[in-house]
Amino acid sequence: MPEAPSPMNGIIVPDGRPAEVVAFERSVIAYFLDAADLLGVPKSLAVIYGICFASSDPLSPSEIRARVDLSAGSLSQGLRFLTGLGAIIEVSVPGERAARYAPDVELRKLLIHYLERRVEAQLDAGQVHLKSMKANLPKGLGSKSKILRSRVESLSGWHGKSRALMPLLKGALKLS
Amino acid sequence: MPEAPSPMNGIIVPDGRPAEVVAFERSVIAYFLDAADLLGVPKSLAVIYGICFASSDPLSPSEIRARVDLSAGSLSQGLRFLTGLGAIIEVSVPGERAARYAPDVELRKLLIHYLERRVEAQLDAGQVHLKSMKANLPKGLGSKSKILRSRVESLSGWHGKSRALMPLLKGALKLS
DNA sequence: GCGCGATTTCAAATGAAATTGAAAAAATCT
DNA sequence: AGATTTTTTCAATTTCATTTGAAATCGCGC
Repeated sequence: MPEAPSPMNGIIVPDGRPAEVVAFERSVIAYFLDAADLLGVPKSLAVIYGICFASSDPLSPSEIRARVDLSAGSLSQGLRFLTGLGAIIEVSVPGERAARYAPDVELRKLLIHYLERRVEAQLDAGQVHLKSMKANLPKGLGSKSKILRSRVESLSGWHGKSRALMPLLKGALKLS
Repeated sequence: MPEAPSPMNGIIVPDGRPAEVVAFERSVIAYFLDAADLLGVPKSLAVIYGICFASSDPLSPSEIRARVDLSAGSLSQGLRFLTGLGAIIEVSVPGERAARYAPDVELRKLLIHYLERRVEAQLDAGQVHLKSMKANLPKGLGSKSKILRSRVESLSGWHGKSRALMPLLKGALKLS
């Protein structure tokens, strides 16, 4: 019996935290790892965010580092990135030296950010390419010209629909 | 004057095709390159699909290769992948040796495939992680426990909403 | 002000994923 | 059937984003 009993009389794992707490954290991290994979975001970001999310109180960088194997450099970069994103917020506890980090649980902000930065950017660029396609489309009446025109039209239709969807999506997110 | 005049009396570029045709193709490829980047798909796939999309008639592998600088290996692999995806279809012209490829312009099929393979898979995995989170959530009444419970609840809420959205999306795609 | 641990910075290492190239296989033409 | 060209396969290479680690910087206690 190397440790004091946990408040929940559960098993104590090597790092001194109750097994349940660790299991909880692992699930949270796994969740965000999967999500990050879908969105093409680096793993370290998912891990850092997950750790913050799974902790009821704000964590200092060294506390975070105690929970995962991650270089100090990665952590620092990751915290900066996530802070810039608005995914986590710096909490400065009065009588304390280092900054601490807590998740911003407003997930919609993250989603809106993603939509704007990635999806809308692609839609805008695509618009330009579509213009150029239309400008260079063959003007003839032959079936070959027609095929290409109809393809571009179809693409353009999809593009328009996607574009129209964005404000709706963002609106829905803002209400939630 | 090294070449015969084009049917459109336009400029003839080095590869013997009218400048407009080449410009059109370039725009199409650029469009799909951007889209591929958004979806995390390799560039070569976007290029191959773009070339097929920009051609009014089905192209043989060697014709495709004449239009971009791409190793024969990449092209072969890319064609196989895109065919498996249903993004392009093999067209076997009767009195002709090699298979030719045409785009499947039913873009919704691609979108549905993407939704099912990537998004739904993540939603299912996430469901499992959420279960585990809930099972390991602290049961106490303290504010710390409450914070975590509310976070998981919020996450769960988003998850449920996303999940509910999928059938709607797929339904909408099927009608289009 | 000095020293020490914690954090940040950034160039270099790593690793995952895409691309190539050479050899094998298939298909066509003579 | 043999020769030639096209296509496929797959190991090796290249590429590129992420991660690391060492040095610089910061912040606080002594």
